[in-house]
Amino acid sequence: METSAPNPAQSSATYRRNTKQRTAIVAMLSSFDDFRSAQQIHDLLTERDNPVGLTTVYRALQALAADGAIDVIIADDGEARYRLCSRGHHHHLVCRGCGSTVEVAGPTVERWAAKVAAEHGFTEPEHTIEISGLCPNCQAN
Amino acid sequence: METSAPNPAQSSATYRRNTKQRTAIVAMLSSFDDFRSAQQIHDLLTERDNPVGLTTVYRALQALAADGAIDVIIADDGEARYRLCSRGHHHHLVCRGCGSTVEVAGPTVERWAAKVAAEHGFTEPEHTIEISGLCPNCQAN
DNA sequence: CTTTGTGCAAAGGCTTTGCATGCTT
DNA sequence: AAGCATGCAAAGCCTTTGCACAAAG
Repeated sequence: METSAPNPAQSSATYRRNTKQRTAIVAMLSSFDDFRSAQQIHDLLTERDNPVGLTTVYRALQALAADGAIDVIIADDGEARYRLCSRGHHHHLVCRGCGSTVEVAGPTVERWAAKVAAEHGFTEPEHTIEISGLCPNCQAN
Repeated sequence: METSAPNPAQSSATYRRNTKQRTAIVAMLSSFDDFRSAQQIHDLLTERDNPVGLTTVYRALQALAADGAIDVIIADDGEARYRLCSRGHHHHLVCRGCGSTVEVAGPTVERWAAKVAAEHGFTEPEHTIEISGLCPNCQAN
């Protein structure tokens, strides 16, 4: 699975109107600290009596991503997952057994990635890193 | 975009029959050194008078991936791309302008990834790294 | 001869788009 | 009042599946 490099050019967050749907979606995202699919968000909103059209969920997530407010990852099955941007730049250590994630910061790789890009004459480098393994809990099984 | 870590458990490559379609697909893959989509492979085979059903292409790629013979990456648009496993483990530096890729080896990150996993008690670590930027050529434009 | 592979057509799943209506500003 | 936002339905893509036929061993 892939993590979009936390948007470096989170540009000029275009203007958006405040609607209760958008608010509900952001609130929903705030209640998680890990990634959820558009469908999951839509289903949860519906369950909690705050139904929002699936289309609207997709459009809101698209807008939030464009503004650099959320991180998007594309899972191995091609489905997108979203999560509010965390405060800093970091990567994920994902358990292949249970899917739990750990956020890791990595000054080492940041530098390495920048260096590699520079060595090949590439500018405006971004990077994507995902580490997976079996967490202590899943090793027991 | 995401690079599946070169299949570690490339298990017991199950038996497969030799058919001209499968041969053609592998030959096609051999002629590239970068990633192609199933559609691209299918189209090229058709153009080169060696038509193979799209379904067959998908099934063959699926089988090859299961055998650990090819690497699969899921692009940002959710489309899968395939490439014959390269000899060694490496990562990609991709140009966001023209899509050209450069293979880079990175002992530094390899160690870093292993260390991070170990620090959190994760075993059987695998990792995925993708670096993008603008290549010298595209900076001119 | 038996089993696996092939290919067409159709279905599936995620995401986007068209368009009329509703709400924000 | 003007314009973006919403939501339903429908369309688009990529990918998988059902099924009958062909090919491999």
